[in-house]
Amino acid sequence: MNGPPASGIRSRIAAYVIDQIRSGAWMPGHQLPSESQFMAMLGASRMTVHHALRELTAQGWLVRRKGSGTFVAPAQTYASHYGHRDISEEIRASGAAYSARVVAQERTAAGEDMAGIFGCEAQTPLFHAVIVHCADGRPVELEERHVNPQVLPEFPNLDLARRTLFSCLMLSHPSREGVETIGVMLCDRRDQTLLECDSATPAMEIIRCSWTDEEVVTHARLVRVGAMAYLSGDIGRR
Amino acid sequence: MNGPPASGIRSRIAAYVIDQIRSGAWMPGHQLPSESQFMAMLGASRMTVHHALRELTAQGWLVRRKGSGTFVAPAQTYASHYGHRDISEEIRASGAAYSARVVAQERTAAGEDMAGIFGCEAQTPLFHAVIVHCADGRPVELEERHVNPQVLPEFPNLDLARRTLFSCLMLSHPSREGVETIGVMLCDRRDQTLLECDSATPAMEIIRCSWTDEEVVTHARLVRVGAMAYLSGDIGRR
DNA sequence: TCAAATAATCTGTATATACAGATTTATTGT
DNA sequence: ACAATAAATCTGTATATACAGATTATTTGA
Repeated sequence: MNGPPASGIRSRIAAYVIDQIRSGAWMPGHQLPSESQFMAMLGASRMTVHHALRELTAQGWLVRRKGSGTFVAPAQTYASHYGHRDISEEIRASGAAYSARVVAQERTAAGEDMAGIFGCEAQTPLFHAVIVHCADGRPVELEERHVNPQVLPEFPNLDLARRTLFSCLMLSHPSREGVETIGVMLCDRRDQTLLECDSATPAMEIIRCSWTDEEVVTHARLVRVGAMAYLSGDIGRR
Repeated sequence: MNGPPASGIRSRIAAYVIDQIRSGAWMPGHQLPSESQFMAMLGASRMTVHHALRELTAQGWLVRRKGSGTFVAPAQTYASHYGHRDISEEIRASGAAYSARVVAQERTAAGEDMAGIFGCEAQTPLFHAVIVHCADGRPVELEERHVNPQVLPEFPNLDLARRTLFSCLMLSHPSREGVETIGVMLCDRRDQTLLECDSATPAMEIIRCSWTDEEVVTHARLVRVGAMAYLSGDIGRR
């Protein structure tokens, strides 16, 4: 991950531990030698061992319990990581020309669903946008997004055909957490019209909600068809 | 992420730095105060500051350059994380009864496609399995998997109706990397038969290839329909 | 025998010192 | 003015000490 020059006691300890875990010799839950034992084994000071193990913990390899010991992190296993890229960049990267059609860009009142999601009362003002993203003029993604007005007050003045909401939100609120759900669906009449497809076209539906400090920033429903209806990522631990 | 009790200098430094980044006051590339400056600011020792910053670096918030300084990590790309769970557990967690139908469990010869994937020559022996996973008796996932014989020699003797290949491979090769692609599709005749669905059923196709130390362990094609045709994960940095 | 008190074990945190290695800045000499 | 040299700055690593907090094992007492 980083790139230890294989020199240095810390690196040696880390390499050793990771090796044991990778090889399967130390399974999840396995208790590692204590800091004192490592100290004796390697002739290093306890603090050196401590820092090495602490770093491995921060990286997700180990779990440490005060008073108890150090253990191989529980089977967590493997996870897929899908990086978020701006749809316009994604389309351009595929070699196609990007364009967008702004179907709606307005101030609305929160319905019951959005009130529940944003944690506000119904009828609270929200920004709402519906945008069709196209590759070489063909619709590939329908974006229906609600935005917390407090986090992006300039929303009404944005030129969403030139700059995606994704990038605007990335700039204004770079660090946030959220949840995402991916599903498959067949488009209803409205989606068919906007995406210029028929009822037999399988679509990928991505629902994404993100927040910072307990305040919901945005909720998006993305419907992808055709060349964009796939995601590619990598697998690894954590 | 962890859960600092807000006490302790390390936690205070971490909270402060993360706060600055989250608020946007410190944008990516911004240079932080030096360890000495932090030391003076907070009245803490350099090592304490050092360890705090080092931990934040391990967690991906900062980048440190020897001789130069500490900087906010560049372009924090956001990513979705989808944990891999055993399909049998997933089905049971949904409240349904799990069952599996083993359609094929055999030794085959690598075709050109699998030879390319496994990095071997065509006609090399490979293990091959086709399994239909059911929830309350209804097929929800079709698993077509190729396995490197060297990593799971006991393959022919496994009772795949009782234990999934996923869990077997997890046990024998717990740590590995790989790539994954998610797409949407309509089932062909064979898939329709096995999954007991029609041509209008939208399906989620997951293709997953994983390896350890340059040696490909397994290649899987998973087709999910119905209640299992969705994934749920979380969004965050890294 | 069983429960309570005690001791041992183990990690968490903070501090201090020393030196190494890389980078940047300032100085010096031509 | 310019280039080489030197100094200052900053992080990286390793070590040592001291004490706190949590858990586990042992001993003690009724």
